[in-house]
Amino acid sequence: VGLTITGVAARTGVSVPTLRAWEQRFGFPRPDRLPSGHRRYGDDEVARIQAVVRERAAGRSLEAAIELARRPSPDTVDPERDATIFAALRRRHPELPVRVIGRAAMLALSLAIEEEIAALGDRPHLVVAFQRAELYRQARDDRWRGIARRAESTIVLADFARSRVAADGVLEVAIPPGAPAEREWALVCEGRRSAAVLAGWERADGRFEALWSVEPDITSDAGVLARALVAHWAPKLAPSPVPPVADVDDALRRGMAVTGRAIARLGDR
Amino acid sequence: VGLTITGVAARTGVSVPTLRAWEQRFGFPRPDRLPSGHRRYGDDEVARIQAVVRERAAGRSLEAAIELARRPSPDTVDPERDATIFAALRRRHPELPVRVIGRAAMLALSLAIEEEIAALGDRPHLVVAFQRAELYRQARDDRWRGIARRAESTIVLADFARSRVAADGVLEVAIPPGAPAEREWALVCEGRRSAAVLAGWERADGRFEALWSVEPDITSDAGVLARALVAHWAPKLAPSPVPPVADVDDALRRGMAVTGRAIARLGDR
DNA sequence: TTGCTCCTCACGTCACGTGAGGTGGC
DNA sequence: TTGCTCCTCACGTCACGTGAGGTGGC
Repeated sequence: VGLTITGVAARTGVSVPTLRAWEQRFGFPRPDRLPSGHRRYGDDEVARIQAVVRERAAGRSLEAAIELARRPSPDTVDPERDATIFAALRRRHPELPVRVIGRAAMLALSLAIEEEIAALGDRPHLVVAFQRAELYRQARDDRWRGIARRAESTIVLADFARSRVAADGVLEVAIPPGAPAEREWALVCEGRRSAAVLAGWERADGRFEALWSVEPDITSDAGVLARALVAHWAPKLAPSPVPPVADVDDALRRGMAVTGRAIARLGDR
Repeated sequence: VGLTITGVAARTGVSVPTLRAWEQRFGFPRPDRLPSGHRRYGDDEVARIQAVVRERAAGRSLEAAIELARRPSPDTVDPERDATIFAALRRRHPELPVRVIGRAAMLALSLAIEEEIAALGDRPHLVVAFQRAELYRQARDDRWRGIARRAESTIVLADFARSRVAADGVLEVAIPPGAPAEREWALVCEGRRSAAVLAGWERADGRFEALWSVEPDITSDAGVLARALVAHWAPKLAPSPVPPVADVDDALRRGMAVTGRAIARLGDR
């Protein structure tokens, strides 16, 4: 099951020795192997190779084209398989540790990210998954208004009755009833000076399987994945793509700041 | 007036010999020259060089980066200077011939482009400048509805009372009173299988200075310029960027088809 | 059995920045 | 006058595709 290297070459126009050279030099593509060592390519691998060919034709270097093909694009996201930001991020970045934490810790991390935004005076693009619309309304009237006003754009996912652009400019997106995203708590923040993502999936026991990161690449992936979900659920409101996060390289410092705030808040109870 | 090559090198991080090599090999940048031959660079040239540096950092080849920098981007458009699609296109593509034609010829060309869309069964992105809202309403109830229903997206510029997303999905953009665009008649059509632009500026005598093209590059430039104007006038409705026109290389055939239809229509009176 | 696959080593071309070397204008 | 500018020719490095050459599994 899977295409041979000759089949892939025929389908993509990339020669057999070139495919092998790419794999040796860049680790891409990475097909399955038969016990004998023969390569077998999956369909998504072929799609990514075609994406590389397209980017090369647009003057991209091979290295850059492969780097782009590795990360999700709106066309690549499958809303069935990647039905939540958490699931999609987990699949694409298996290296990220997943931790099981309580609601208090989720809230502490969310607030810590919000404080980081405020502290840096950034105007980020925000995507927030709130589970229930009621929770969003509470947060909005409470702490949230300040953050959203500062944001360049804001998308909120919850069990709204219907999707719409609210009067304050917030894109309110209705999660389809029964969708896995009903159980997701997530916050994606893409700014110039800051980047952070927190995504948690509520288990039956009320705790969350969660992952978080302040790395620009991962945050940006989360943003693409989230907007692809929005485009799937509310095609008429299709959000514009967000410019790549710029000038963010002090991930370690920001990461420690965010987790530090969260720890302080939790230890304060 | 203008920066010396050393000044540009300091501002962009591109070395002096490299700047000269780019100019020799690609004709970019193309600074003014003193009578002695010394180069003097303008501000927009510096901006374009910085755009090239950015694209190179994103893995683009020098040739591709320069090609991108040559064409307008939403950030590059100055809505004061490029206050109409006609003016902007004329400035960026001085090689395009400008012809003075009457209202009947404008209409014939517009209809010819619309027929070409219909004939190819394309689902294009449309931008149409109608001068007066009344004219749009007439056209809409007449021939226009079919075209707009087929379009992937439609933006209409006219002297509407205010900008809005109409119930049928058309983005109605109000031209500010007194703006030069009030006198523009334009049609930009970006599809997969077809591309065409017609832009005319009404003179005091009621005739139009007009230019048109079926080349994908020029059409795409016109689309970017038009959407930049829309984003300037109606920032809250900021239209999404349109994917590049794909697979359109039979410009000669389509060009002859369009002008042929127009000629036939005019000769039929 | 035939054609495909595996591997490594290495070459060839092209893109692109830079340096030399001598000159005249700010 | 000093430092900047002009020009051409050419080199050096790196990216990237491909070919050779010998082997074992579909």
